[in-house]
Amino acid sequence: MKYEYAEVIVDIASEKLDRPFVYHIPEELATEVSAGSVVRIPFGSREITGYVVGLKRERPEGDFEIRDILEIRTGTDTAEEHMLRLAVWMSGYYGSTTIQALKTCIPIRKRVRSRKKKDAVAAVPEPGPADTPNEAQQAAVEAVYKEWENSNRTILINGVTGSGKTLVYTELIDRILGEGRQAIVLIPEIALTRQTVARFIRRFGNRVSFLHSRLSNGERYDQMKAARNGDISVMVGPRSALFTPFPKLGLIIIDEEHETSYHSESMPRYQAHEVAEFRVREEDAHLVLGSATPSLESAWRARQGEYLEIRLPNRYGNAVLPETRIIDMRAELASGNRSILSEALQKEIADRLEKKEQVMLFLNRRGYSGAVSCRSCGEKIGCPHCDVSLVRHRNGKLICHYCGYERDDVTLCPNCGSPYIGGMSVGTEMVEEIVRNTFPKSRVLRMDSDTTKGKDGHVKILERFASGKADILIGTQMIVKGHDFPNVTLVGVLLADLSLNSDDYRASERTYGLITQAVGRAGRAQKKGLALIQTYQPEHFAVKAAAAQDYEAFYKEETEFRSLMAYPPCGQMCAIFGFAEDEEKLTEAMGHIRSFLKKIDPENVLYAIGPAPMSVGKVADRYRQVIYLRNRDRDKLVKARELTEEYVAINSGFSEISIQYDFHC
DNA sequence: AGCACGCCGACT
DNA sequence: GTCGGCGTGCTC
Repeated sequence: MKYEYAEVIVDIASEKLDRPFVYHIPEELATEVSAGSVVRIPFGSREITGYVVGLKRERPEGDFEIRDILEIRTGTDTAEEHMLRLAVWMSGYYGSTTIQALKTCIPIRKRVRSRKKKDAVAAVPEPGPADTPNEAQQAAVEAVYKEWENSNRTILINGVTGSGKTLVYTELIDRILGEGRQAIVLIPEIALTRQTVARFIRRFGNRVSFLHSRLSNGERYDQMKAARNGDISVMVGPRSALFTPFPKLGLIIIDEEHETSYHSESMPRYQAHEVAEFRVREEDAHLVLGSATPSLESAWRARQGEYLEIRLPNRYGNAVLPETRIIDMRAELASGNRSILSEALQKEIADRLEKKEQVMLFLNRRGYSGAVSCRSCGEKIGCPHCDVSLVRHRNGKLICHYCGYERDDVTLCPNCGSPYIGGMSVGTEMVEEIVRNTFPKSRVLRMDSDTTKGKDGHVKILERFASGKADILIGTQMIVKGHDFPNVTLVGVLLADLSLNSDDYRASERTYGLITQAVGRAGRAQKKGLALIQTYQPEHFAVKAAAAQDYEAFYKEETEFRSLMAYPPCGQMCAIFGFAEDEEKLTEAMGHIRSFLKKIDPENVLYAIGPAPMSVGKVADRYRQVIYLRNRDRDKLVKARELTEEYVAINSGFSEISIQYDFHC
């Protein structure tokens, strides 16, 4: 029996209509209609456009009339069709509903307000030659062209910080534009500074457009429309820029490809990598990844021959890599220094202040001090809504970093009344205080998510520092991500091993990446830089390799570990998350899923682990549990997910539980 | 969203 | 009698 009915999403921007409507497929269209077709349908008293998202053999339940699809619209707008096919693929691949995927891929205008088109800000300069590439950059560009002529593998540009990857990108984009095609450049949101914008505008004039999270839905929609109409040819932006509906996409570039922001945390939980790979395959375009610290997954694929790896080993303009030193904080403690600033770091900071050079201090924990607990009775002050300790801030508040809950600070233990209650760990706010006390004449800036809340918050801080209005910049990981400060000659990594203390299999990789990026901030221009890496685990291989700037050493040891444990990329992993307000119901539901998995996989070839609470077991009053599945074959995991989805859909008892699936590969 | 339907007041 | 105001509800 053939498909007689089609599920159609109507092209009307309204939450109320955000569900499939069923239409009958007339005999003469039976062979043409498929998921992804754009069709004309009668809707109420008018005729509108709809998107076919599913096919059905039988008439669905329900007391409503079913009308015929009028006609199929083909080839009218290839961009739209591509995005629709992408949505259908994503919903299957990531296990989301089609509507969720469609909303991600196709910008649906939320409200139509007739607004005057804002005049372009100031005059857009005419495009002109930017800098010219040096020899290494030119060689990289040639290597890419050669690959494009022969085969079309994904290209990984592994370029140390400061090697000038951006110039390679703009050269490649130039060529693509010359062929009448368009390009998408993904960057982490934090990297969209005025410098970056200026650089792209200088090169591409008004053919380039930028997306960022502060755009309204309407503005976003307008930009997407401009891309579809051919008014712009280059889109620069975060993850969501992937869905720019260019009519003839030629190139996708993912800069800083190791960044975690390229992974979506909401449904569909997609990976920018994979979506980009699908788009370039479907639309016959190219994919280029760039990073100074490639993700282990990408480096591994390059070494398997799946990707072409191109290296840019030298810093632009002959700037030298910084000298690095590991400081053992245990020895520091033993010799009587209890400060978070080692003797050596204090000495070097004083020296830089003397020379009027700049300093960056990196600590990956915000707030004043964390884990507030009573030293008399052991009482911990935790968040009532989340399974974490509150963090003390200098404004007299205790704040939850997961849900934002705030309460007044305590001076006496609420349990035993003891005054000996305080935070154990140091955060950026305390570092700021210590630095101000130690170097009273220095001008200090702090950059973390607390000081960058306002509009353009981080841009303002970065520009103040860049223009020399401060001597020392203290911050969380956001300060180490790709900003150029030629006058910074000293970087202090205060607690390099902080990111090792998590139960995630990627903890070492994250630590290696953060230290490497921090080190790369020192000495961008002609002045030689110094990086001091303070740690309690100086013998850890990730710390040692990062200090030695030896990616190969890190890669070798880390892949051995992943291979042994069948962790990605050597194996594939699927996390099954369960979220619910009722802890008992969640435990019961996850237990049922585990039993079901035992039934469909009696030999446990999927190495199921769990259910167990996630590392933070409750956030904003929702309990969180997880089951991990591992296998070298993704198809086995996908099969298990499909069966589990079906099981969850059929059985009652999951109604108040949200189940999500997350693949790592 | 957008269109019909409906229930009220004003008008050739 | 009937034209038109927009509040309400529905669209496979």
